[in-house]
Amino acid sequence: MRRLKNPVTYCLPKIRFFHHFISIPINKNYLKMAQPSKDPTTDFADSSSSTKANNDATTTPQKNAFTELMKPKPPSPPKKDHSQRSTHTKTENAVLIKDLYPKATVHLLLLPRSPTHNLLHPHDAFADPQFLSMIREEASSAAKLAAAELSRIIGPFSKSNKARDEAMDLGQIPYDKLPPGRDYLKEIKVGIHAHPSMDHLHVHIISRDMRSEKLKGRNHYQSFCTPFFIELEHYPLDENDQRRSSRYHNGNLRKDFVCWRCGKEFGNKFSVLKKHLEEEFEEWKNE
Amino acid sequence: MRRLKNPVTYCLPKIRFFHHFISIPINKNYLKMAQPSKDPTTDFADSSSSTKANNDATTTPQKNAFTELMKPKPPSPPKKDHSQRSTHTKTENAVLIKDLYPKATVHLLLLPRSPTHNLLHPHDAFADPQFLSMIREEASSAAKLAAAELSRIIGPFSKSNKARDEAMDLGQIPYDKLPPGRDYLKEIKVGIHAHPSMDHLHVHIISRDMRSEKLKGRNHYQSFCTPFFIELEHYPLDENDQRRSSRYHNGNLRKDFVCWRCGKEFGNKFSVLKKHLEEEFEEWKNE
DNA sequence: TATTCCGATAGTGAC
DNA sequence: GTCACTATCGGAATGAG
Ligand SMILES: [Zn+2]
Ligand SMILES: [Zn+2]
Repeated sequence: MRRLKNPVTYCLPKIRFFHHFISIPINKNYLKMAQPSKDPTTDFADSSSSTKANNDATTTPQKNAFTELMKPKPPSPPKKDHSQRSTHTKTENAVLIKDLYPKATVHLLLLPRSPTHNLLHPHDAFADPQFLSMIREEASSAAKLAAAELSRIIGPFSKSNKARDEAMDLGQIPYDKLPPGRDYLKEIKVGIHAHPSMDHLHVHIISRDMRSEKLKGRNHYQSFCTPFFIELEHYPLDENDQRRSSRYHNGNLRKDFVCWRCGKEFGNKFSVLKKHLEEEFEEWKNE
Repeated sequence: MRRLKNPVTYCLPKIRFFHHFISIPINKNYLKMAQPSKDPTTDFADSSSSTKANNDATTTPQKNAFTELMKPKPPSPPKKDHSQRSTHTKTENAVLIKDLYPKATVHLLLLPRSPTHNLLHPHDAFADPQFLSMIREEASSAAKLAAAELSRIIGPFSKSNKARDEAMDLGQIPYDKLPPGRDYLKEIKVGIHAHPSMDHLHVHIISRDMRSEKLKGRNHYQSFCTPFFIELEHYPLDENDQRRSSRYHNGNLRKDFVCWRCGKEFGNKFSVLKKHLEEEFEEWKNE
């Protein structure tokens, strides 16, 4: 059973999502689990507001909503209303947040709470069938949220949706004979990075487009668009799966760029790829 | 007998020292050699003034002093008076100019005229004993000029010189018993680069210090401070000399940086090396 | 493969 | 290894209670 590099730096006594400024109590929290959890916060906020809070002039001691965010919750309210303010949800088993540096139009992170799995490499964490099953359910819900968010953003451009709307406006056509609207769930990928940089287990829920200001480097793209990205559905990995090999994944990151949509190659020309992704987005959103 | 890469690009009908803006007629010139050379210019100018000329607003056809610079001269005035305006000299066999991008306090280039050797790789050109002998003489004169120039610049800081001057001021001490002044010729290196970037044969005459604004990249330093720099005295190379190997020289350029004066290593930290060279210069000039 | 900053490295075009 | 421009690549530091 592997452990991630530098666990001390990253994991004790807390795990930090750098630049997300979310603290996720693990060990202390683990001790508290037997005790009644006190003052469970019900606030919603996205991860970036932590940064804003830090910039506030108020120096009075104030609760950091994110320090509390990951506390195990009593099973009472299994889901949270995710209003217009935030797509985040908290369940008994996991927290869902927006990636503060989204690498595509929609990019969420699913963070399991389980302190016995949080610090494991995904291969090992997902080797536990019960845990895997639980995460799959959470991820499935998360993917639906992501699809809804994607639909909200690019739905108005969709030719499929437009055809359906027009047919619907005509009336006369039975509901199950209408042309189907676009299925945005198909545009959502769910999986993990073979070599996560952050020790805390995190599942990416991300739209395919890879169009984002925050997409700044080679690995940003390659880590989502090569086998370096391992879909949650592929777990548990076979003992002999080559995706267990570090060498293999270093190779993936170093491959030439290939457009996820049309297959065009871009060598190592990241900025050319990025321009191309912008063009692809313009077509993709219209599908 | 090797030829340099891209001879067409660089050599025909002229050789250009890029950014020196010196055109060195070779082929046409070769044809003209039998004819009386017309209008031999007697101007002095350093190579940078060509740039200035190009920036002039005058668009009237004007002579480029450097287009004419390399024409073979009748053996009449074998040496030129090198006044304060310029250290350049022109002889029957070669032209001496300041490097427009000096990589050390003093940095001259010796450019042979011989059109039968100009385009050869140094290894091959210097395999001709007569040519080598001629270049050695020219280079020897050039090195003395460089030493004089170096003395002019850093001589005032020299402790050796100061000791000599003070002894001299005392009188009483016989001339041959005075402490010796600093020998600046020892601080001048004469040689070529194993893989010259410019096809036209050029011999570097350069002070050891490598202190210069224009020293901007790894290879600027390594090409003078590793065996990539081949001293003219080492020619002709033995058939089996490893310095004939391209692989060997690529290795030289990729080596870690080593201070030429104290031997300290700098890995690939060019900017750290550069700071250090500045400090070394302060001590070196005082020797 | 968290980001950001800085600097080293690599490819190109120059006329 | 000519220069200069651009962009890619590479290591190191990164909150503070
Ligand atoms: Zn494409
Ligand atoms: Zn030193």
